[in-house]
Amino acid sequence: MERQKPRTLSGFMELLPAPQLQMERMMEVLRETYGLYGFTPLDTPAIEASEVLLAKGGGETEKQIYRFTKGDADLSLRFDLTVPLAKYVALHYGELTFPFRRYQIGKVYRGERAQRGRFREFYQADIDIIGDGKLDILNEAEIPAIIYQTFSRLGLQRFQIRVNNRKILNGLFAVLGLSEQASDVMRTIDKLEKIGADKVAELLTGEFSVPPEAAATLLSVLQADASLAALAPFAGQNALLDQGIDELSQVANAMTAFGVPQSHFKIDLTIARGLDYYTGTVYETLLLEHPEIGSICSGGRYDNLAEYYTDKPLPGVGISIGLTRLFYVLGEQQLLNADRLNAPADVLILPMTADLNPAIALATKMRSAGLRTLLYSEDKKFKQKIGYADKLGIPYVLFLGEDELAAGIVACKDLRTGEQTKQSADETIALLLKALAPQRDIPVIREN
RNA sequence: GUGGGUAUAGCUCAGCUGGUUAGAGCACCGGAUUGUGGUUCCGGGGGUCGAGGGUUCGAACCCCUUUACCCACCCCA
Repeated sequence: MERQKPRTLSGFMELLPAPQLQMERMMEVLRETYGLYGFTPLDTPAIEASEVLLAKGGGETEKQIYRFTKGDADLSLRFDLTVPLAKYVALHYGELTFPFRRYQIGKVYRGERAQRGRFREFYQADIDIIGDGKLDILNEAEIPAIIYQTFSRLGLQRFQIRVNNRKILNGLFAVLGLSEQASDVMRTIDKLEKIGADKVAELLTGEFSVPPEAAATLLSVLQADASLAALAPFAGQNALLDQGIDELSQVANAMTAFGVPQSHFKIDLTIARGLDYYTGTVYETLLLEHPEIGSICSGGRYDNLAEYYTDKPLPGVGISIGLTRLFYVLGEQQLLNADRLNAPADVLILPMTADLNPAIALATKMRSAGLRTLLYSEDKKFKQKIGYADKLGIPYVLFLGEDELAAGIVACKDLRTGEQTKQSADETIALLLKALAPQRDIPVIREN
């Protein structure tokens, strides 16, 4: 028989059991937190008709999309969750209640070169709020609060949400006579933190024929410490700019009421975001200890979610967490908690008698009590039986042999301390529940 | 898509100017220790050296082709 070498495609993450459990816990925290803000879950197909996903046409997405045919059907794998959302909202417009708040955690696919922390299949965790015709600015202030809650609940502390408004940038571009190159300039200033002001100035004046004075003015305003104050001299020159300044001020004020501490957000005029559908507030979230990894959560306000599917104006605001990348980076930085929840069970029962029935009854009893229980039924040597618990990180082992059965007790060993107790099944269950309770509150992420 | 690099055991890697049966650590299996693991000691299994072709008396090593992977850029989560 010809055997194939087992392999996993580059850019596709495949985890071992313990890290997979951590990943699932992260997702649970996200679902819980999003639920607190009234978002409902949504799931859409991973595959869509190509004409739906490529309705917008052209650009990078078309080059990166996984596209194939099956019979006569021209199909594509979704490359984000926003386009499927647009389709969904347009399709079910009449049945949805607006503002529509949904969260979606799902895999997306991008056929680009994989790199460390850069995947071809990865999870995005998105939340969006879609309005019917209008959507109040307050929603744009609530989003950072959700970001703050989410990361806090995961156990992260040292992060910062950076906020800007595209109207300010576009307004400034207009004042400086750069409206024609707006998209290129936008993408270039977004690289400020990565490549520095000198390189950006070089690119602007070189590649995109921005006059040197305009580039200098732009950079000095964007990089000023007191952002809103630096914009003051431009007030009244451009309606869009004025509106942007007003919106950004409102958002910043309301964010505090929504519970985002000053320490965790910052107005930063250099946040631009590459995607061109953002029209107002934009967000980026950085790990303060690891700014080099870039944004772990980004998004913003857009005016027309579903313009390619319907003529209904559907403004919205949303963000996306790159879960796979976040998980990868946290693991690499050793910020993930290795606690007993990464074990598949709390207790392993080792029957020492030929008759397994008492052990089965005990397992059933423990599961009813809420203990994650494994029953070792394989006929192996003792060393291998207890080694099973050891390798899986299961903290407690229960021995059930002739002696214990005769005495009506169970022997319970704590593998971490080596201590062993001998008492009734009920007493043992109570003991374990008490011992394990505090660990349920340990967050996924452990900083420091 | 553009440019650069790497490919040897399950994993991380060593392997001298080409020279006999290709090594280490970790992991795995067994024993010391058949109702007490994780530590220690002893032993063991495991590799068509990414694939195909060429040069040579002889190739993991040199040459060609090819595939995969990694890094940077583009773009992005």
